[in-house]
Amino acid sequence: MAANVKDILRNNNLSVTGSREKILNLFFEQPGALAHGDIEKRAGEKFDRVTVYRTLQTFVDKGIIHTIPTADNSIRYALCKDDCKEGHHHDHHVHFVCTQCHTTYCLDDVVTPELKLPKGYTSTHIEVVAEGICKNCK
Amino acid sequence: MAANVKDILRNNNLSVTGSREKILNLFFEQPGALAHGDIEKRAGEKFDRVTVYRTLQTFVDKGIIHTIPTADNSIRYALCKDDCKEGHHHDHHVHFVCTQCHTTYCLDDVVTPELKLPKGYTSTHIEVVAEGICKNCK
DNA sequence: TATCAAAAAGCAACGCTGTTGCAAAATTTT
DNA sequence: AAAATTTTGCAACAGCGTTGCTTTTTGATA
Repeated sequence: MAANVKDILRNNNLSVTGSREKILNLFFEQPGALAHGDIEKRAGEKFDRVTVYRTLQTFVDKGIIHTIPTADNSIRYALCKDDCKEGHHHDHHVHFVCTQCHTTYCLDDVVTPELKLPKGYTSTHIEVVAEGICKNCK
Repeated sequence: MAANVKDILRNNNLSVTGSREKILNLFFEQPGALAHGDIEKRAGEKFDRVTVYRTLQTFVDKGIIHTIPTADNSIRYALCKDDCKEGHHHDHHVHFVCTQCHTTYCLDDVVTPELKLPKGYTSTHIEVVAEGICKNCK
């Protein structure tokens, strides 16, 4: 159990509750991103679905985790880096989905590339998801 | 009504049916991508939801349309370019979602950029979705 | 063109995901 | 330790997508 989970919650003005601690810990316990379903399964048991949904939403709102869109249309969540503030996400890194083990990684060191868009188009955010084989499956 | 819709169907060994013609036509009638819901609404008369789902799936299988993952987790569909063959999609272009009119565009001329992935990662496909203001909304 | 086999459409039902309202329980505040 | 606030759990619901089955339509054959 990461010793600072409680602190993270307090620093974000969140009450420290069993479900929040447990769910937040899941993110620290493993490298990849988690889908809602993973969390329900891994949480050991006994959290209401609604609680999980609300907890994740709270974490996203507070900038503790961010969402990752995937091709199979299931939202995944991963920890944010320190520069995410409340209501202000800065996730300019690439995401990677392994087609073999289905793990989703945040490639924090791979920066979203620049794009030359056609005339008239202005982009505020670019999402890049790479699909392939990860380092554990090659 | 695009005159060649029937031909497209025949060329893909698909029976020519009312729903297939109508749905395929919707893609030719407008520039953006379509979500399942859009199709149900726009199809004018009512097609069974299941028929729409199956028709879209068939078109994807045949390489007539391709799917676009979006941040709001609703699958969108758009026409494929000519080099998509059955079971073999080649959509190496960038997608653009307008945050104002919510239209999704295929930017066929903007090619997916190269990425330097960390050691051990190999990517087979890279999906890029840009979000911002489109040429009609600026 | 009439017939027939194969394909597609329509219908009913189901599971899964995510949401909302409300009451009970836990947490924080005093 | 009690009150006030937050969070949880429960029940119910809506929407999306799927599956199995029956009826209708299509395309091939005679």
